[in-house]
Formats: sequence, structure tokens, C-alpha cells
Amino acid sequence: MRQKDQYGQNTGSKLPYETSLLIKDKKKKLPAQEEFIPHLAFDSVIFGFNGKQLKILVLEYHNTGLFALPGGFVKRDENLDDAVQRSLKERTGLDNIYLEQFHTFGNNARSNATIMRRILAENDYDFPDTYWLLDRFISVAYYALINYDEVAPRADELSDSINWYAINDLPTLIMDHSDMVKMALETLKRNIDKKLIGMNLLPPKFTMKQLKEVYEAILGEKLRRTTFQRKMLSMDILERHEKLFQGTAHKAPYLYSFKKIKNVDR
Amino acid sequence: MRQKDQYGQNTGSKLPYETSLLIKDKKKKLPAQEEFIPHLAFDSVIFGFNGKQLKILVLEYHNTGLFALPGGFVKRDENLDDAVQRSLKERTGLDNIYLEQFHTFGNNARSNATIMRRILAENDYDFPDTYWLLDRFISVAYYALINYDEVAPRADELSDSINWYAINDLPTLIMDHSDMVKMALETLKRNIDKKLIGMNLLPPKFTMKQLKEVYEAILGEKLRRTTFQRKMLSMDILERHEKLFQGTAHKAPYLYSFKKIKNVDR
DNA sequence: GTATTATTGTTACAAATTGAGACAATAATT
DNA sequence: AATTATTGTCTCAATTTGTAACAATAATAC
Repeated sequence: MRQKDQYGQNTGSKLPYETSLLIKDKKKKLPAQEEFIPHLAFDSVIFGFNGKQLKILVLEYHNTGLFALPGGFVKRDENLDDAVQRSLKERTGLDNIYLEQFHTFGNNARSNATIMRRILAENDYDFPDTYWLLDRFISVAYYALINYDEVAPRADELSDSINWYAINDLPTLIMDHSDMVKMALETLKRNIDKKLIGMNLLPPKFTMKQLKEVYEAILGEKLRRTTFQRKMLSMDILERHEKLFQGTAHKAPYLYSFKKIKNVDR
Repeated sequence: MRQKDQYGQNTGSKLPYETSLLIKDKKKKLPAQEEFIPHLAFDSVIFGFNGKQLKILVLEYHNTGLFALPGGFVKRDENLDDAVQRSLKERTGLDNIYLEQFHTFGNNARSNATIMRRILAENDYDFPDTYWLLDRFISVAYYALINYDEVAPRADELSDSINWYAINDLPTLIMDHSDMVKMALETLKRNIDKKLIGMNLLPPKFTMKQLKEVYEAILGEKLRRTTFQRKMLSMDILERHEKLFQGTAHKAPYLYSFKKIKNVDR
């Protein structure tokens, strides 16, 4: 209903909502095409780390058994990056999420009106054959890194649920969304040292072991403890804090945080 | 029948060219909006290497003193990558150009109707205020690598000329095209070892010195001769051929080519 | 012919980085 | 006080990279 209000508001686009009159909505308003740039979508691979596994958020559409990445559309006067941030805020409640665009998927065959029709139909929407969501879409794909523990994901109107799935135990995703996940992960691996990935997947203070586990989950391989520690410390990006007493029968590890650095892209 | 939105744009693909009748063209037909996906463009940073410098192709629009990257639009039923290849063939005459998508530019402010109006006007086109090229565009940016010597670039209809410009001596480019060049070059640097860049910027057979000069032009720094040679040979990607006798008063260098490799992205 | 010149290809050794293990330190628990 | 399971650091080996030396030419100059 929050969404309904939103779709009812003027967005700054100077266009009257003529076409929306064509859509007889039974329950809720469908996205009106005048508000958005046609043929253009975005999808987000939202990564989180639960301490053991790398996971992503996946939507399940109502009554269909269809799984998909969360995505959305760009308003007529809205920056592309802002549109993605807006949608992420709707799904996660978080502001200022770490976001990286990694590819734009533009094959003609990627769009599938049949799937979209089924999703809309199962949601009891009534829509014309010319409804814009049935058209071909080019999708700009982003990956996001968020702190797993701080988030209570919220599904969108069309979806039953939004849930965390381990990266190596995903359901089959619609259209080319599996390719998106694959490419997102490859990009993440390539960027792991440049972009200080851990900064966004971990709480502010963390142990060296936790940081190593994030790296291992992303790279999909075990790392040598001593070499990893030496490398991280030599990079001069970590600040050491007090020890963490966990009540375990061994030496307590130090807590670290990432140094506040100015003017460096993370 | 497909529906139209407020811009008069058709959102489907198989439409007659109704709207083009609105455009009274004095000389040539302007691109008709029904043929292309609205609001979506692409731009290409086309790299070549002349033996000394890294260069890119830049268009100059007729009578305006405005310089821009070559670009184009995606047909309603055309794959994004194919559209870029098609446009590159038009500019360079080459098929199967090495192409890499690197970023999609989607800021609202990047579009500039004033500039586009001026370009169209200086070309003696007559067009309505609602002409689709004056709308906001999201642009997917690619870089291409081509063999400098094999190409005779051809300007498009709106442009006076298309010419090679050294990467560090470019004219001021319109809109965000300078950002595109900058990001293309950064991506090229990052990819230089992974993607065997030289394969596409050099003739089939080349000396180690030429290969080193390509690397130096891309990275913008001098490399150590012996280290470079050792690294390249150890990568096991080069095939050694006959010596090249240049008529110079010193030892003749070997010619090399890249090994034919299957199933590896270059 | 022979000496000269400007590279080129390779080797040798030093310096730096990384791999692999050893070992002492230390929070609980027994 | 002994035991246990890490953690932080150090040591030495293995590998990679930086740097320079050097022999091998393909022309040209004499």
C-alpha cells in the first residue's frame, strides 16, 4: 500500500496519465508506463554473508513457482543509479548501499512476454495485450553488498517472498537471471582486492578469521591463514581494536575495522 | 494495435513508419523513431595503435565544431551487441570487431537536447519539438580494438569527418563522452593481461618490441624490456616465426603471432 | 674483409614476494 | 596447574620479479 501511494503520486514527469486509464486493475495499480522509461529495466544481485556462506536475495512470484532477482524500472527524470538505490531501499530498508554496475543485458531473446503475462495473471491483474511490461526490455545489472544481519528483506507487490539463498544452492531463475548471478560473482572475485569488499559485507568490527571467511566464500577456495593475515596487515587498511573474548578456550582474537580512507573507491 | 505513449512513441516493434511523415526532411531521412528502441543509445570508444600512440576515432559534427564518439541506436528486434557491431561496420568497414561493453551511462543530466537540436539544425534538418532524439537517452558504452592500418573510417550522415586522435590529445567531446573515454581506458588497463589486447591492435605477425609498445601506450608507462619479454614468453601464448630483416644495422628480431586458442576469452 | 653500431635474445644474480610450517602466547575448561 | 584450541608472529624455503651483463647478429663504414 505504501507502493500504491507512491504510484499514485506525480513523479515530476510532465505527462498526463492517459494510458493508465486503459488498465483496469482489480486489486492494485500496475506500474504505469508514463512514469517510467520504456524498455529499460535493472536487476540487482544483492550479496550478504551470514558468517558461513555467501548468499543473495531472490524473489518468488506469487503462485507461479518462478524465482527472480529483485529489479525495477527507471523513472523518466531519475538517474539510473538512483533508481537502483531506490529499489534497494524498498527491498532492504537500507540507505546508501554499496552498489556496482557490472553489465547490461541487451539480447532481444532475453525478454519473455509469456513469463511476464503469467506473473501478472497469477497476481489477478487485468492488463491489455499491449501492456508495456510485456515489451522487450534491456536490463542494467548491478551487484550490491549489504550487512546480512541488519536487513529484514521485504517482498514487492508481485512476489510472495524474498529470501536469502546460498550462492551455490540457488533455485532456477527466470530468463537470464542465472547469467546475471554468474557474472556478478565473477566481477566480485575480480574486484575483491581493489574494492575492499569485506567493508560492506561485515559488521564494523570483525576478526581476521571472519574477514578470511568472507574472502573464501567469494573466491570459493580455502586460503592460508598466515599468508592471508600477513597480506591484509601489509595493505595498511585495517585498524586494530580491543580483543574479542568469546568465552572459548583459546587465545582471544583482535577485532579490526577498515580505516576511514578518503578519496579511494571502495 | 500497439499503444503509444505521450511522446508519440510506439512501444512495440512491428509498426509502419507513421511518425516519420511528421518529419519534413530537406536532404535526408532522419532516423525514424519507430525503428529503434527509444531512450536507448550506445557509444563506442574505438582504439587503434599506429605503432607509436594509442588513438581513438572521433566524429566531428557538420558546421558545429562539436566532437563526439561514434554511436547509434538499437533496432526494435536487434540484439544490443549486434547493433554495436552493425554501427562499427558502418564506420570502419570491418566485420567481427573485438568489442567489450564496459559501462552504461544513465544519469538524467547526461542528455542534452540543446546540443542535439544544434547538430540537427546545422545539418539543415527540420524536426518537430517532440522529435525522439531530443529525449533523454541512456547509453551503453563499448570499447573496440581494431587494426589501425586496415581501416578507412567513414563518417556518418550528421558528421563532417571521422578521424584518429591520440588518446592524450583529444578535442573536447560533447556531453559525457570524455568520461566514457576515460573509463574505457581504465578498463583496458585492467584487462590488458586477461584479454590479450595486443591480438586485436597489432597485425597478425609482430615483433616483441611492437607488442611492448602497445602495452606501454595503453598503460602509459615504460616497461623493462627483458622482464616484458620473459613474461610474455612464459605466458605460452605466442608462436615464434621467422626473423624480420628490416635493413637496420643490428640483429634482426623474431616475428611472433598469438597462438590460436580455443575456448578462452580474449 | 674487418671494425663499428644498435639492437635482440638469453642468462645470471639480487631483491622482493609468497608458501609452508614452527612456535610461543593465551582464554577458557578440566 | 595441566589441557585445549586457536591466534599472532617469525623463520626459512620456494617462487617470482628487478636489474644488469653479455653474447649474437644484421646492416653500414672503412
